[in-house]
Amino acid sequence: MRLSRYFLPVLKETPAEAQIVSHRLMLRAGMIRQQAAGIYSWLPLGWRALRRIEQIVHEEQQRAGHIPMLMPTLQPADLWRESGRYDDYGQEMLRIRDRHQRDLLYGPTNEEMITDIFRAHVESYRQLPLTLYHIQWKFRDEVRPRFGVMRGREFLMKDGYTFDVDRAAALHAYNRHMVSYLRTYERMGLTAIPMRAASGPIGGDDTHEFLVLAQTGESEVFYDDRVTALKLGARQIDYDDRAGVAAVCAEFTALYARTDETHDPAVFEAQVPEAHRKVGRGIEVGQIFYFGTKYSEPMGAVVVNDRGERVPVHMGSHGIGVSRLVGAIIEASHDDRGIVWPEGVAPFPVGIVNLRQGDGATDAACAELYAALTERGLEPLYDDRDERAGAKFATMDLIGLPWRITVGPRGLAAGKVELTSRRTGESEEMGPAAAVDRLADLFCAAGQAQGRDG
RNA sequence: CGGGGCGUGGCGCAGCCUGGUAGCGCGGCAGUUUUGGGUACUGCAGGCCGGAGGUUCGAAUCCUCUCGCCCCGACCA
Repeated sequence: MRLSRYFLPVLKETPAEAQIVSHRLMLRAGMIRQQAAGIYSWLPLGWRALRRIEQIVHEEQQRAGHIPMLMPTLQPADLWRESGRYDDYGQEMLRIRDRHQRDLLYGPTNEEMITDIFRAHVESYRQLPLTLYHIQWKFRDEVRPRFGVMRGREFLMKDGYTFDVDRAAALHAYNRHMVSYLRTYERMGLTAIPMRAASGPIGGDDTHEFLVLAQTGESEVFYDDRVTALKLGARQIDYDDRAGVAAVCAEFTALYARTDETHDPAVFEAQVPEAHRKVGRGIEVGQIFYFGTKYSEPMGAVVVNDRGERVPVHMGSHGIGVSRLVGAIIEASHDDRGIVWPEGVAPFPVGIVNLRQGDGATDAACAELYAALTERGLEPLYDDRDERAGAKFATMDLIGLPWRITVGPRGLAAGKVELTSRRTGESEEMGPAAAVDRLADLFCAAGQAQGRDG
């Protein structure tokens, strides 16, 4: 993409309403625009980042055998009257009435609807296990939206629903989600720690939240700092292997890690050596629940088991805050000049800075680089504006693309361009072709290490 | 929902107390200049001061109502 033809309304000054760094940077980098309290437009750059995240979520869910679909944002109230939540949910639910005076609501979550779909089409345990998920906009009429997309009223969430014949199978589905989530967050460059959580209004017996450590997190967290060293890395996971998946979960949940909701100081002190005890703050970026027959019983979602008995199906629901992740990643990865995108989620993998726009040789070198990178599947953002070098560098730093290729007459005279890492700030001079090769290797290697293959 | 604050060109703000028909910086446009980290200068365009009502000869400034937004707290992906 040529920047001169793109829509990237960057701001030099920080809008007054933005209090936390991710919100400020998203506004300054022209990623979002607020339309009402907790409601945002996603401008082109923000939309690209959001889509990168969404794509990783899709890939990892499908790798785990979960099936994508799409349910509507608007739901009939009657479904929620069946489960009893139409009254329980309270003011957070946005209620709407259509022209025929029918009660609708903008879905805050989809347990009722997915249960309705399930009961209409599934009769036998032989059709299980089943995990359906979608990535859809939700609306929760928060009393006090804040922190930009981290705590919006309208937000994009991946929510998945598991259906199993019994508790043991359902717990495997739960574990499978935990592992797939760990992979998902790792690919985004995040360290998200699963923490045992309190169940809240969705209700459930087993539940973990995934917390990204950040100063600005809304939850206070207590943990053994050795959990942050745990990585899935490139290891292969067989999602059908119950014992294997359970072992991974055990590994990642063995060390003490809890939010203030479930924190027990006595256990904390007994289990964690003092040198490893950490208290910090975290951003919740996902949650998994096993809730048994809470919805299947009142809504009549039953299957016939292998003994011919009609039994309510065991369910779980599992969410990832997709739009929130954009903010969480920025909270976890930025510096005083701007965003520092991890390779996996960068809206563009690399930026090209032309230091002498209008200079024939420099323009030509940039055009060649652009074509070569595009050829390798690495779409660059080419800053071809008629701006000074300083302005171009400042823009690149602000929007945080992980790599920058700087092209100017001085280097070109020696046949060199400059490849710079946004994260480390280190630059290396090399020929244009070598720079393209280097980037292709970097992104290929990153993809493999994070399990992007397959 | 309780407490606090703010709405003035695209953004950040001043003016309001002590009413007299709007100002600064950034940004935008045109040009000159500059050219490896937000260059300097000149000129131009752009707001009727969130909205409604009231007081007054006169309201961005005072009063009333209303809408919106932000912050702290209690609650949530």
